[in-house]
Amino acid sequence: MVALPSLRGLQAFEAAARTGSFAAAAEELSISAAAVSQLIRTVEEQMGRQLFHRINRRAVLTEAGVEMLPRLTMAFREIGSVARDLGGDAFRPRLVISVPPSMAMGWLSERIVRFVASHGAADISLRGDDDPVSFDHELIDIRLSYGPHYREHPTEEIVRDAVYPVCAPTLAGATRSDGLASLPLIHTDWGPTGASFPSWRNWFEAAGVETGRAAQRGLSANSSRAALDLAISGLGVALAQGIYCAQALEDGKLVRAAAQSLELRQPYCLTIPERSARRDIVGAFREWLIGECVHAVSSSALGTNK
Amino acid sequence: MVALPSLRGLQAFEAAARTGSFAAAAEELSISAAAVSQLIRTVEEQMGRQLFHRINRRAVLTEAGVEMLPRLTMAFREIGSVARDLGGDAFRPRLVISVPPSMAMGWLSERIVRFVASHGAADISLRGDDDPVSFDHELIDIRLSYGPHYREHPTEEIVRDAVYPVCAPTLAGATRSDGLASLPLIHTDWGPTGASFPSWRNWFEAAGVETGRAAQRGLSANSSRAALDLAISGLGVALAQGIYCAQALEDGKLVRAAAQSLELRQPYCLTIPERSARRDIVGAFREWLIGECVHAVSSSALGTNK
DNA sequence: GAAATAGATAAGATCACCTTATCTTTCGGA
DNA sequence: TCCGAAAGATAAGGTGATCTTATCTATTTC
Repeated sequence: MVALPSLRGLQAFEAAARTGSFAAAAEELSISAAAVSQLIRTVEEQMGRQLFHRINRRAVLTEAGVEMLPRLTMAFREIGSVARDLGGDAFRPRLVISVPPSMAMGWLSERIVRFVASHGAADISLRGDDDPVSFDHELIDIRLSYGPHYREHPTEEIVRDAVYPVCAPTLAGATRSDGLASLPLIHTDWGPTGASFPSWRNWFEAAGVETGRAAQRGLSANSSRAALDLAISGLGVALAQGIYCAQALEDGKLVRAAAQSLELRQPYCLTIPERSARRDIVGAFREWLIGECVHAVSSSALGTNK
Repeated sequence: MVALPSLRGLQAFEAAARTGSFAAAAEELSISAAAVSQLIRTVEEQMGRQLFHRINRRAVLTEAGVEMLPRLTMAFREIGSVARDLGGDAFRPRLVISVPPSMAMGWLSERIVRFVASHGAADISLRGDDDPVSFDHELIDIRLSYGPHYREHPTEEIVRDAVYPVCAPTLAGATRSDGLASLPLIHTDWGPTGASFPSWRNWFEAAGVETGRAAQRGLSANSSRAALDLAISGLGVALAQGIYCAQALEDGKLVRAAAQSLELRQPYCLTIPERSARRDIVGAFREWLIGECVHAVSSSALGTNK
């Protein structure tokens, strides 16, 4: 890392640019206005670039100054926040979790309360992000993704899920006589990001069944969550991911409608950037999340043909 | 803002904690190891909290140190990045645009190349985020959202869109005789975040038509983009937002299938946090984006009954 | 136009920061 | 087991970045 310019000077510049006046910056930093003026001049000399236009004893930000201000403001605000946390009697650990949007909405937000309950005070933020996320510009402690993106950070495959045909118990009888032929199919639109997820067409191929148009009949839902709800309501057979339907299977709200399953092409992966790896809460959440995923996937996989 | 501790001391702590040794930190900062030791001790005294355990001339991070390290690393990295940009001969302005995921994928990413082409070198990142986004923790320059969230930042309503029944020109003849009764309807699943968007049921109510079950027949798509594609393919009539279908209407790929339209409940809003408002590129993008939105919405609204 | 305000500059003070030197403890070979 | 190398703490003292006070000029405000 190349040597930084005077941090104090940058701080003075940030305060002056943000408040719009050297005098206000001086007050904020509890130093004299002359000191602010000198600090800023020092930075300008070190950087070889004007940050303020000096028009007749009046300071107006240059374009360079305007462009850099927000970034410095964010950086110094973060440092100030760290200082406040350190100075307080006790601080709440912070945990930033990023998962695909489909997981953030239902599955994980339902379960995460259990983690919170068992881990006391912490500021947890759960975000739904599409891949790729930027570990460089955002402070993400742990990222769950479908498939191994992020080879440049420590990444582990945690589980490979599969999809299963599931339906309400009341519909299950019909599958004995003629397979799935008589039941409406619930199609899940995975959306633009999930184009590689298996469809009913793929499933019928795997099962060795000739389908013609049959694989297209039925309802459709715009999320795996919605598809499951339709299936639980008894409206048809959904092709559901194990991790999402495990709970409903355990509760008896759903049953498997056929033994054939279909593995997903990619495993779920967990990425923890080096900077966050040593933190207790990150490690604890990692353990917990892997446990939840493995449990859900394996409990849903009992007694199927992969 | 309360006075920060020694910035130089925090920098020394960050380097030492990240590299794992005072000696390495000293090398990185081009100072002596003794200086690092003293700087860190100074910060510990100012904060009233140990950052390293000193076990027999060996330094091991405390829990507080481990927790704070990633945040400081990010902050100092950003400062370093600012310094590099400032020191270089020319810097590329950075622009972080956040819009709802549905807009990030199709509509905006198609058009934004025109903005890029007319604005030269810039590092633009276009992100699809659900509301609410955090202006406090993320450096977002401009946010487009459906409805006025973010009252705490300068926000302007830019346009109120409506939905229109649209279909391929080849289907349009059928609407003369019996309205929409004989055409398949394409339903758009707005997903969990767009629950307040109008449905075909709402549209028929507004048109004063008794529908019974008719409003439920037809296909469905999981995104407005997919619904439009189905309509263009001639598979039915979609209820499309003006902003999304304007281009297809202009190109003649779609025509309006009925005059009745339905206004969205919320306007589209643009939020620009104070810190970014003065930047040229932000202002330019704001102008451009408002123009694109207004143009798309108004061109799609020609000759309809609101 | 006078007073108040904002910034620049000069000169000198001081304190934060840095170095060198020395000591202790640990660790990795031979 | 012993030795040398490496890591960190501490002391003493140097130096330069940072800060203050004082003074000056231009601008804004009443």
